[in-house]
Amino acid sequence: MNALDTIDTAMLRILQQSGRISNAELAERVGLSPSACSRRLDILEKSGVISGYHAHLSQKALDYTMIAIVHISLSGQFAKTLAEFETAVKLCPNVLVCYLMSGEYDYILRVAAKDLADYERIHRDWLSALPHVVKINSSFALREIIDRPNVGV
Amino acid sequence: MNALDTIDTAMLRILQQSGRISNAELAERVGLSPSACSRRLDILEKSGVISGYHAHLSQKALDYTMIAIVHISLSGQFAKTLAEFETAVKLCPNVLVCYLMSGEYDYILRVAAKDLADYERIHRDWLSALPHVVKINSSFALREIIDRPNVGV
DNA sequence: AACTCCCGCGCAATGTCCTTGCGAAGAATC
DNA sequence: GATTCTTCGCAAGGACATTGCGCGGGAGTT
Repeated sequence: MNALDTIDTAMLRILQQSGRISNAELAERVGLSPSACSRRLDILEKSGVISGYHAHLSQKALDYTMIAIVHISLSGQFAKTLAEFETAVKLCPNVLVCYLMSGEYDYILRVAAKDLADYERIHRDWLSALPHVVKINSSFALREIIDRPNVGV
Repeated sequence: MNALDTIDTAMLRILQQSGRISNAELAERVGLSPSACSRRLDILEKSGVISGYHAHLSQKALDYTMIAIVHISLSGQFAKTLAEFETAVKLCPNVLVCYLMSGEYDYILRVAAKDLADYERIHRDWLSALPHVVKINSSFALREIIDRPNVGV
């Protein structure tokens, strides 16, 4: 994959904000003909720079309105321990985000649930079953203040 | 806004996964004619159920590759205190996510930065300037394990 | 400098898609 | 049972996406 030039990054910036814009308008906004723009977009998608497009729904339209932030500590920091944990956590469909962290806990997870009963099920069937876990700390989001897809206004 | 029926939710589910699908294919997958589907989609967008579409970029294509998780405590829990903090935090473009939380800290933030120097600037100019803050605790993501837009496979 | 190669562009054409008007069928209301 | 409201499918016209093609500028070579 070649490096991204000015026009590519301009396209990416626009598509981050407006993922369903027409190719014609995208072309106009980056100063390219529709055909050239279409070809570049094709490359960006096929090379994996753009991994997908997603509709962003209002909170009330979602089935999963409960967000839990889960801090997890493992029993060790060996590469094998981390790898086994990560392989397992990827299988849980309710885990939206998982980072390996610096600081007190090893991992931080953002987990989506329908309600408290649903979270109890997820905690029991998935989180507690993760390997090498020695401490789980769940906090719940009481209210969403900001949820932006990317840096911007 | 009327309640969402089975077809609406089917459309939303598909668009969450494939935000740039053509209206024709969307119509086919929910068993509707293209015209009817286009009209329903129009309603979903204008009523705010769908708040936008966004391209999801690969990590290496992003300018902002550094993710900080910031825990913040305020000096009190009065409604006015919370409201003033929230108004201020919304102005910081680098804050991607902000939740009011249960538990030890009042707020949790997900902050995007280009590098450590950029984060230092954000911390100094934005986070430290937020009103009523008495404690800030930053952790950094060492590695991204999962980043899904919504619940699913 | 002249040549060639190669990459990316715009133009044009074709086929697909999106949208709007229209009439009909079904559900709800009176 | 008549009226009204909603939502559908169909059809048409216009917009859009995509592909082949030829051009032109830059890089590397002779």
